Amino acid sequence: MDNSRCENCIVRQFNSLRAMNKEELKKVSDSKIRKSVKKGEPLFEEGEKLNGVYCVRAGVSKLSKLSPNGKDQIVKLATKGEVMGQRSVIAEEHSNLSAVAVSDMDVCFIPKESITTTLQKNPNFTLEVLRHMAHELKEADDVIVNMSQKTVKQRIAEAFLYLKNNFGEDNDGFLALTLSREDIANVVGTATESAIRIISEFKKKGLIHTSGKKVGIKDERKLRDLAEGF
Amino acid sequence: MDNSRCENCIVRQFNSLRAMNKEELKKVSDSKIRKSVKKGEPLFEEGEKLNGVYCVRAGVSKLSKLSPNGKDQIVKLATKGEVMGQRSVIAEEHSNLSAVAVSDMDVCFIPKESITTTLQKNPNFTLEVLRHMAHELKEADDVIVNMSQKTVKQRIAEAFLYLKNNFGEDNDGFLALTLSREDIANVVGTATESAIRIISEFKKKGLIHTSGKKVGIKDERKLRDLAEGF
DNA sequence: GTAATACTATGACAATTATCAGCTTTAAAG
DNA sequence: CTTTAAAGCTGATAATTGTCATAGTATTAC
Repeated sequence: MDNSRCENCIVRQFNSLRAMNKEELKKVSDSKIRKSVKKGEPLFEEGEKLNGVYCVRAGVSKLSKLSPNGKDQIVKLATKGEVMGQRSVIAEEHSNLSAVAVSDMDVCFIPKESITTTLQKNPNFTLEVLRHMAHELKEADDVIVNMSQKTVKQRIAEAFLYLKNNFGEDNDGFLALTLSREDIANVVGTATESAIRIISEFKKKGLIHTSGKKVGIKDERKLRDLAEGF
Repeated sequence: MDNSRCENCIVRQFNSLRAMNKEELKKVSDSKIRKSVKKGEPLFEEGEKLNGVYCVRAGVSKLSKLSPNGKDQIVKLATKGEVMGQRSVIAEEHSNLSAVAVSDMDVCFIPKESITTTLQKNPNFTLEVLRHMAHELKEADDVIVNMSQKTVKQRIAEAFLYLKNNFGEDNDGFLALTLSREDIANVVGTATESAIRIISEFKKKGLIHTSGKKVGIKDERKLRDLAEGF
């Protein structure tokens, strides 16, 4: 199976590229550049002008924004099938987020021309992208509500559930995506020490188990109740 | 001037409807329903299935979402020229937000068919809506960062600056849009009492002046410094 | 005009969260 | 292998924010 051709790439099933026609996909495939990105390496930086988008084939990237107080807020985690940088390319603005790999990644860089010309010529594609962005906007609204109305404890509980639902567990029952305590803190918007303290507390209460950086969910029900405020 | 026809409506200049062609606009205009909404009245509720969008001709609406703890988080304020409910109609989902007028409003209800058929037939329109949504998504990201990284004091300072920039001031130097203290608290995601206390503090420090519910900005520079964290 | 009701305001206190310091463990570099 | 740096952890303390109680002040409805 030749999965270096977009036409055959399974990842495409998950994103808006599936609405492209054969010809358009061929163009994308011919112009794309495959890249490996090691854990910790940046894909692009906040304020950078993006000349294309990144289609994630494997691995996970954090999308974050530096706040005036010097802390990094993680706004989103992008994984297999997701396209990063779409927003900036569409709005013709510089990126408002930085992307850094949180695990080894395999991505395809797609020059923006392939995207913008298809946007102008293929209404199905445009509509598909639009639907996707509408969905992302809803998710962003939910994050706003969570961030402003829930306690740090609730947000951390929720973050673990999110990680389980979106990235699954490994064979030993640990969350498949391992984030540093600092990254967890940056996801929920708190100080690293506070995050660590709450993680210890969860462990004591038997909600989770840990091994090094790895975290596993032990009592999903209780964790969920906690996240919802009971 | 006949401004009961969308073709002649100035408001259209500000939103994606400007990308519609004559014929499409005619259809919209023929099917739209003009409504007056009194301050405090709802336009639609969270979870409701929307059969169309609302184009704001005058007045302001808050778009909010109930959090599990029973508090209402205001996610956005929509004003003249903005189209509400677009997201839900496009994603074919129930509304994730409630809309309530915070001042007397004059709106046009546009049945979703006019929107969805145009989305399928006019790529320019779709692209225009897409660009707009991309911009909204960026703004949502900024809100997430502010909510999670800034203190309540900073967020309130920022809210006043936002209100000045987006809705202006009246002849007496007060913010043109007057929100209740509770609404202000719900915008920044804090308890009403905390908001009141901080507003009193700002007044004492000479950053703002108040008269009843009305608030005026006295020292914009200091307010801005505070919001940025100095 | 007055009673009822909602909104604004403030104090006292409790809970949550951040900050700073120091220490231990783990991972990386030479 | 060992030295160095980074990440994880914990305690003490301060700052921020929420909650409850209470009272004054507007607004609204009758």
